[in-house]
Amino acid sequence: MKSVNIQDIAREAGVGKATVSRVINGKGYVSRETAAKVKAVMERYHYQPSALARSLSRQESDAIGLIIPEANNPFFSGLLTGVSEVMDKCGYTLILRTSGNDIQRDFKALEAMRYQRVKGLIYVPACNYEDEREFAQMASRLADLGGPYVVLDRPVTKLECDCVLSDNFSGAYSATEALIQAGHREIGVIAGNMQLLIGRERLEGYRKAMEQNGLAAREEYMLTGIFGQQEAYRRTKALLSSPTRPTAFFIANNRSEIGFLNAMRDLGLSIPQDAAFVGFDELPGQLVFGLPYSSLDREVTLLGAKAAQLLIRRFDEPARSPQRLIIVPRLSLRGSERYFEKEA
Amino acid sequence: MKSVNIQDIAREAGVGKATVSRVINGKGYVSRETAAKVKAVMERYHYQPSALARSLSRQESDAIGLIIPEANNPFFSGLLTGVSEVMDKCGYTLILRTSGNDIQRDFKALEAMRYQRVKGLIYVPACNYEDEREFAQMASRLADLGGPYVVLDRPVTKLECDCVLSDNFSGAYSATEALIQAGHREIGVIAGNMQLLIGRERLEGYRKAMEQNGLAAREEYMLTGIFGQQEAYRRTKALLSSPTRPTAFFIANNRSEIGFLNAMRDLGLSIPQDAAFVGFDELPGQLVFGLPYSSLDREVTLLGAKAAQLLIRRFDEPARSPQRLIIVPRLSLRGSERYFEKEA
DNA sequence: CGATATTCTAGAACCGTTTTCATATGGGAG
DNA sequence: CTCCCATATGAAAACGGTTCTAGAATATCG
Repeated sequence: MKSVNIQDIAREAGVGKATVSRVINGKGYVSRETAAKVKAVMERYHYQPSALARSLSRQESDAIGLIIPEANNPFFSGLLTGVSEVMDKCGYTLILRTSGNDIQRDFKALEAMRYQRVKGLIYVPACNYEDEREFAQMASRLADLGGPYVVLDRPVTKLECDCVLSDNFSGAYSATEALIQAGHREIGVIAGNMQLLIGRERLEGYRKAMEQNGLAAREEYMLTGIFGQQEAYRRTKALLSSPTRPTAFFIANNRSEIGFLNAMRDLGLSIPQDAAFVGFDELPGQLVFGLPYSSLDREVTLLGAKAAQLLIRRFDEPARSPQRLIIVPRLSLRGSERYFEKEA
Repeated sequence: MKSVNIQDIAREAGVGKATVSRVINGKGYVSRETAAKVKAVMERYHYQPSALARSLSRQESDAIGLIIPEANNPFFSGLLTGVSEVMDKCGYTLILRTSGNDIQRDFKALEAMRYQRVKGLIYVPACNYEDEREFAQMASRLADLGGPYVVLDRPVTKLECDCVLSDNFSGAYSATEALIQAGHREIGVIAGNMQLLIGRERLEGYRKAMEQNGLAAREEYMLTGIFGQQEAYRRTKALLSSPTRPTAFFIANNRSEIGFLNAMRDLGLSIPQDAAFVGFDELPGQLVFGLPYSSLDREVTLLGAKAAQLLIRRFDEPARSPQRLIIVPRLSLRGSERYFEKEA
């Protein structure tokens, strides 16, 4: 890591380190000629100051941390993209860690961020930390950071802080209602991880919509606690093969959607004639061009960007009251929700 | 960023800073009792050393950089995942930057990595740097890094260094050949960015396979320079609508595949009866469960992990001759390549 | 022309670690 | 009992910047 340092530049330019520092940062008094001379030397030696030394000296780094559960999921990589773009633009350095939805790794990630003395953190927690003990451990690490943080996507109820969230309940509600209004009466739901608040909120939105429209949410039509695409595939296939089945589904997440689509295909069923659906989040390939599937769309990149902006703004106004941005997903009906009378 | 430092711990424990340092790093002589005492104090104060100060003092950081074109693309987020996992496991900190395939941003990213004094870099260049002048600028920044780097996915010919690449030519060749062996004679290709070497290699693999099997690669069946899904959609749709069209396609990338599929759907055509295909890289949703489309599969996460391992190994053996890992994509035929006689 | 403000510069202290060096202690070998 | 080695510790010097302080040079003004 040995490279030319500020001392070398100062010596070569025949000035003091302080002067070089002033030239670099463009503040304080430096004469035109001195500045030019120093700049020439810096240029010649490809000099670049060390963020390490600078941060140490200034007692403030320009690194910001981002913790997400996984990078391989289009939703999270969308968030990442949004965050990354804003940070690049604003001259911050992004330090990334993934938790794999694992609490211990989540703790490790928080510790790593502290170790690196990040100026701020954007945090998609591994879970909602509803367990008292785990929450305390997490909160302690978060506090130790010593800097501001923004919680993204997964709310942690007991935490009073900036956050950017989605309105999962109303999203699920409106999706379900759309199916009802299309004419469906027998509506199933494919819901994800019930450990996660967002999972329960989405299920609750479905339930409420059914109830308020006087429809029964039949237990056997509710596939909950679905982890991943494969499980969604199996459970959906089983349900679709049974003698009575829903005419439509609200599918609460991306991966389940793919599982569902595979199941439909393998059973030779078509959408929406044999089973209609509305999904949560667009499918990956849909982003640019759009398959004609109906879904609750979130501008994922924007979510990440908002979180980044919130954090940066917080740097300037540490005392501002905590902000809660709650984005309502937009329902886009593209046809897959339509109702077809059953042929007798 | 004010927090308890090594001095505070030393004072509180009634020892010198040097002793605390020795306890932290577990090297040098420290008596059992002293160590226990110091550890207790560190615990009590939630002390965590500063990576900043440590790196500065050691003249070696534990941060490694990763530059990728974009995070939102499943291929790159796969690489990212592989890299990230290895780095987490080995105790390195990951600094991420994206270039958006833009040379200027690529330069900025390289400079940022140097600024942060990363110990090493994993680099997916924004392009192949075939232009002499641009290459020189890039190489200079790379050299200024002062540390080892691994070039990933996109070869830079003039660079003698560790790299992890794919054998695009042979992949494309075998995919095309599979179509030929299935019985196809009229085979089209949907190829991506011809500015990129990997794009040209894939086209070349297709060409060569056609040629060696005595088939003509007709110009009008070669859709090249396709940027993104939308363009793939339009051009494919146009070709598929024309009176004569290929019976099969080799589709050289992910996004084009989606464009193709959309075009097929919108024209009411089915796979593989109306047009067969083999694609390069699995489709996003395919990763876990697998739609029955044939493709050249790369274990993307593994590519990233390999690059990370190569870099880490290089830390220990700076003098080892440059390694070139070239992964041959595995051809998986799942049915979408099959040939159906045209009905007269 | 002297007083005073403004511009410019260098020296020194500091940020939080690691590492070298010197010193002190205790135990075993001779 | 002396000498030497292994163990244990703290003081001090880096690392590469920033910033404070103070002094010198120059400009401004009465």
